[in-house]
Amino acid sequence: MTKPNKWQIILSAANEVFLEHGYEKTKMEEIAVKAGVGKGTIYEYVDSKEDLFVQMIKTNVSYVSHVLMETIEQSHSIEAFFDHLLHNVLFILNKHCEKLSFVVNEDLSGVSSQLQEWMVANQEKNMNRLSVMLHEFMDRGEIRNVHPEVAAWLIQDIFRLGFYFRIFRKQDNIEELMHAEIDILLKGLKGCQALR
Amino acid sequence: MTKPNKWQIILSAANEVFLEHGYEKTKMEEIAVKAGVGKGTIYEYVDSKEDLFVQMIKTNVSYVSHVLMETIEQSHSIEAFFDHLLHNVLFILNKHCEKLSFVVNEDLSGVSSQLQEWMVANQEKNMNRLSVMLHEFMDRGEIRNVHPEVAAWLIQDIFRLGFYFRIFRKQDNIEELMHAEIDILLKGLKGCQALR
Amino acid sequence: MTKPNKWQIILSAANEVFLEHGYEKTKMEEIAVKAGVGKGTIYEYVDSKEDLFVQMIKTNVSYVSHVLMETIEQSHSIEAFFDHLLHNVLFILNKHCEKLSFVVNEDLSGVSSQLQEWMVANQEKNMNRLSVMLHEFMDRGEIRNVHPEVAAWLIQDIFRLGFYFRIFRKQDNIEELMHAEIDILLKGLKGCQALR
Amino acid sequence: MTKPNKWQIILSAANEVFLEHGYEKTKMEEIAVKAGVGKGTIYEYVDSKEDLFVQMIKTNVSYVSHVLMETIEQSHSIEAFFDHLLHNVLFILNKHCEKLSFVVNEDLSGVSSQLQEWMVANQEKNMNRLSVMLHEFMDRGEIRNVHPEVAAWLIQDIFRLGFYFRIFRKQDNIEELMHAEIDILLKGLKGCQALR
DNA sequence: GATGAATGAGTTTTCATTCAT
DNA sequence: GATGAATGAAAACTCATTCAT
Repeated sequence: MTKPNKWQIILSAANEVFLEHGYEKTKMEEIAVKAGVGKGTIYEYVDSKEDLFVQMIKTNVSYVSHVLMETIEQSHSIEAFFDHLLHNVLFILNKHCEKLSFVVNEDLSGVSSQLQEWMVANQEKNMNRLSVMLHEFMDRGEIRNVHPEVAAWLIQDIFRLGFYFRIFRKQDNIEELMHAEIDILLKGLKGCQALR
Repeated sequence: MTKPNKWQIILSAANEVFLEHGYEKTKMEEIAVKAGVGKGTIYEYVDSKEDLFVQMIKTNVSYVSHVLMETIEQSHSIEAFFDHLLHNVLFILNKHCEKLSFVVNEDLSGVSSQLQEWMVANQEKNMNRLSVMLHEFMDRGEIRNVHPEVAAWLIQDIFRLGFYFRIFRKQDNIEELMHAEIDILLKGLKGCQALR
Repeated sequence: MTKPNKWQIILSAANEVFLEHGYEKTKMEEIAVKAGVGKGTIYEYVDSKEDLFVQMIKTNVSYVSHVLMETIEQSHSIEAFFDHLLHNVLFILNKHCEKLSFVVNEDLSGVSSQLQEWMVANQEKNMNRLSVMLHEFMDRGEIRNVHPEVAAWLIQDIFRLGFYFRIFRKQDNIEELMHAEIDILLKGLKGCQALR
Repeated sequence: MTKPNKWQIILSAANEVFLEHGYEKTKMEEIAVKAGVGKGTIYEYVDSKEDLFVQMIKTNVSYVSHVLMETIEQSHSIEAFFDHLLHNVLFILNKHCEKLSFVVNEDLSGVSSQLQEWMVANQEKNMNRLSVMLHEFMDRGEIRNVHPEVAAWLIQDIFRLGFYFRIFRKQDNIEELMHAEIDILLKGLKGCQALR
């Protein structure tokens, strides 16, 4: 407890610096300085720069996946799901947007193909869980029969939209945009049941 | 006809190599070897590695934008538009998938912020053109009132979906997936007009 | 005492190698080898090859200027001055001739115009100090009225003569030559007061 | 006669460009452009960049030596010699100062040790010729007994002084400075004969 | 003879990683 | 355990020289 967890400090410093400069342009020196430790110390916790990067990405991506999973558990109707998702994505965008932009935008194939594979697998897991949820809704007649994977993909597009317009287009009305996307998707998923 | 256009050969080699390793891991040497020219020769055509990369990306991205624009011009109903888009995206995926994956996946901010800006501007242009088209359809009552930018974003997601499932998930039934996405989007855009 | 001052070792190696090959032909590699350190180590102490060269030159030139200044301080007659100068220049030629030949021979404009300017400024400072001394002697009637700057220039020619005949003509009777030059200069400065 | 001697044009272009940038920083390309010929053409006349440089230097240095020799031939007293020398050096400084600064300032050891040797040999030749002249004057009692080589060296310092103050100190009163130097040297060489 | 597109050897500099303290 | 001085492999880029036209 006296030491405020050196590994957390290093991880956090890495996050900031990798985000600012990208993988290749980031120097271990800068991370060490930002973390307030010696260069050598980092190597007590990781094997290499790549290892550090991978650990950082996995931590972040897992957090987002975790939020998605929680959102699913809480939601017993498609409308409730979109409500919670909207709320949670906005929360992430406001609290951690910068830190998590890797989740959506970085092509990691150049850094580590293993990481790339992990990302795809993680994405697949998310999509599977979403598919299960969608199947339930389809079974219950809440939504019409749609391709569950594609629907899951489109649901995840809500994250993409949010990050893109926040980071690259610097727009503030993200909530409005996400509402509009949910509107289209909801209609697309429910079809004319929406009228009933 | 005597010269088989050395610049085209270099550009093409650059495309292959950059795609395989990403910007930073790519060595000019390797591009030169693949193009069958000396290292120095590349510098007759570009100023730097970055310049080469930028030129390559712009060429590719412009091509995809061009296809999108053509698709819009040909299409006088939303259904026709999705038909043509499906056809054209499938064509690109079959002919140039590998070469064009940058269009969707690479985060270029680490390479050149100027390029990144160009990409965002290009994307905005595409979205504006799509928005105009969607406005027309809304005016004509072909689709219901939706947020045009968000709808445009979702239409472009068809490219993203195609590239993602082809490249990272190695799936072959891309056409089916795209059909399923178009199904959802079409319903989402038309609402219960779909019944009429 | 434990550390035999790595910077001194590098500076000394740089001196030898730059002298042997000139600025452009000198490779950092060779300096590193001669200093018995890794190439990277040099860059812990300087920013660039040019920086290393500039530091080396300034160190050497400053040393020679320092000797000149000391010589002036010690000397209360023109004859004493020439005596001391002769003695000190011979000392430098014997101990550091090779290391200091830059002082006289190198045209540095191609390397760094800033350095060139520093050299000219340094030279000017030396000449000003010499001029002050000569003025004193003129006031006291020790020497006749001469153009102080030109006289100062000629006094510095004693260094040039020494280095030239030692380095390029490999002559050993430097002392004799310097005596002869002083003889001419002294007569030139005193005119017929020499007879008195 | 139709072709205005391509070699002269190349040599002249080389002179300008080498002077502006120094040997290493000069590119053959730039010389070719300035001469208005193709790069390949230069290699019809010289074997290499070094060869071109050597030829240029020798041409220039020979010209200065030639002027010195002529001055000696014209002069039958030490005073006349200094008069003519003053006149001729001023002429060179006004017409060709820039072109000839190599003669005095460049350390050529880094470029070609052969050239360096040629320069030293040329310098020696000049000094020998000057020594012969000085011997004559000594024999005739025009000047007192001085070390002829050293005196010759000091006479050549008139060139050095001129180039230095013109090029590095940008001074305009070169003539005055040279007069002052000649004044000192003449007194130094004649001793109290000056009174006679 | 003249050209200039093509070449690739050669050099500076960076920075992840190590290891003596 | 923590450090940071030392390392050297690696890569972009330059430019003298060549040679097919």
